[in-house]
Amino acid sequence: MLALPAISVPKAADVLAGILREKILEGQLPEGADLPNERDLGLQSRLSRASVREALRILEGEGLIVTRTGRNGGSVVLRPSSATIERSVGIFIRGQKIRFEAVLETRSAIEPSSARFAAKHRSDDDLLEMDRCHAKLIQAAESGDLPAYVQANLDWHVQVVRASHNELLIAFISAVSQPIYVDSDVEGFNSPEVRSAVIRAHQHVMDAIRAQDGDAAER
Amino acid sequence: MLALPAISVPKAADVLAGILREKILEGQLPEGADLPNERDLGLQSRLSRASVREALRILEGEGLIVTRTGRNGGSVVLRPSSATIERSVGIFIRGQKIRFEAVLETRSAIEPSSARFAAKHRSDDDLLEMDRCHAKLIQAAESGDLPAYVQANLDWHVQVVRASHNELLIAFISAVSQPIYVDSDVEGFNSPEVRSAVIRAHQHVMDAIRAQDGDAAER
DNA sequence: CCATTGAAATGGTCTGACAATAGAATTGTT
DNA sequence: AACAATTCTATTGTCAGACCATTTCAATGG
Repeated sequence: MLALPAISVPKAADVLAGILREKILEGQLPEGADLPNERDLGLQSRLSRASVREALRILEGEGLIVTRTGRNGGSVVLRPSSATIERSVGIFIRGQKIRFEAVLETRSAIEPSSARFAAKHRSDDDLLEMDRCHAKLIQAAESGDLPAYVQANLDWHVQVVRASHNELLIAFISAVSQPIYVDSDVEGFNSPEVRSAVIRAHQHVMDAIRAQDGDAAER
Repeated sequence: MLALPAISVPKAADVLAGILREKILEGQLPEGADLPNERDLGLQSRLSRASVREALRILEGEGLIVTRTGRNGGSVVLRPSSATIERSVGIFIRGQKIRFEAVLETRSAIEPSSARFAAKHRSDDDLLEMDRCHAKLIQAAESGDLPAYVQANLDWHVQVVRASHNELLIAFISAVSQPIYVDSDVEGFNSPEVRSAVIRAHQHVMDAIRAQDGDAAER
């Protein structure tokens, strides 16, 4: 009896998707490049159009291409954005039934270090953007527009992390911020005391980042 | 001239995928539930099998189902795991050409707070697991097996975060750890001095977590 | 020069068939 | 009755070809 390792038979579409994915991530197919149309891809790969379409759909799901219909349509290579991460994190949170407090906890775990990096790497433009978000926040707080307040608050947090110029951190914060927004109407974010405390805290963080004082920003 | 809002025409497969996704995340289709076979789904939704298959492929890409072939095959509902997040983060890192140092920086941003939570929520089993990883690390360091050393190191880090019992944090750490492993042969992780320093640092962290001293663990 | 209209290129969908796979059922043998 | 080998069957995987829908381009006519 000959001993054999388990043989896996990958699906044609997966193989093709893998090849194309590699070409994209390798840089051989740069952002904006047009892929051949589905029929040509079928001819080149000797696969049916159905399999080609499945492969393209996989890549689309991974955020590596977009596909438009019509003449001069087709698939163009895309730079994978944080949107893909946000989607998978959102599904993960809902599917695992992660508690809302756990999401908040996660954000609060990432944020202090992010503020430190922001203090280190911030540009002047970043300061302006943060000021803008903060102004919006104050305005929403005064006019009592709760959804706008929550949104402005989230934007401010994202903006702080954006100043760290660490794309991965930005993606993570964006990913956890999205679910926070949808759920946070039930939370007690709307008492005047909390709001003014939030605004003062923001002020302190921004001062620290402006002064490039990492230790203070982290606190 | 009548003013009209832009009308988007969603694709059939996307609609079906959305419906099924909602049923899954809602809990109406619990983990392990069998979906109808592709032909039945086609009959119920009045779509062709091709469209049904595309929808299933989308859900598979999102880690919400797996599909097996053969008799008694078909699609079963899956609980979305951190694997999906890991995949999207991996693609993001490669696609955005995130520098290796930025990935390390991200991990180091998440880790301190994670250690704090670990100190708060750890169970005794968690301590055992961490000890196990640490023992492996020491053994690999002594025998000079570099790949095993790096792997054990990563496992230890993941294990620390696992003790925090925050699934989202665990997913994030796992997601950034994977790329670190692939790239870290080029790094200078192999000098004896570094190794013994790492081992001592691990020891301190574990002591703090054991004593449930959050402040110390964070440092 | 511009608006209208038609042609062409491309993805989207459908239908029907067959191949491949894996479990179930049957049959044969001891 | 137990077990092994074989055949059957339910299901996904793949293919081929057709037609529909959408978008852009080109021709046409004022």
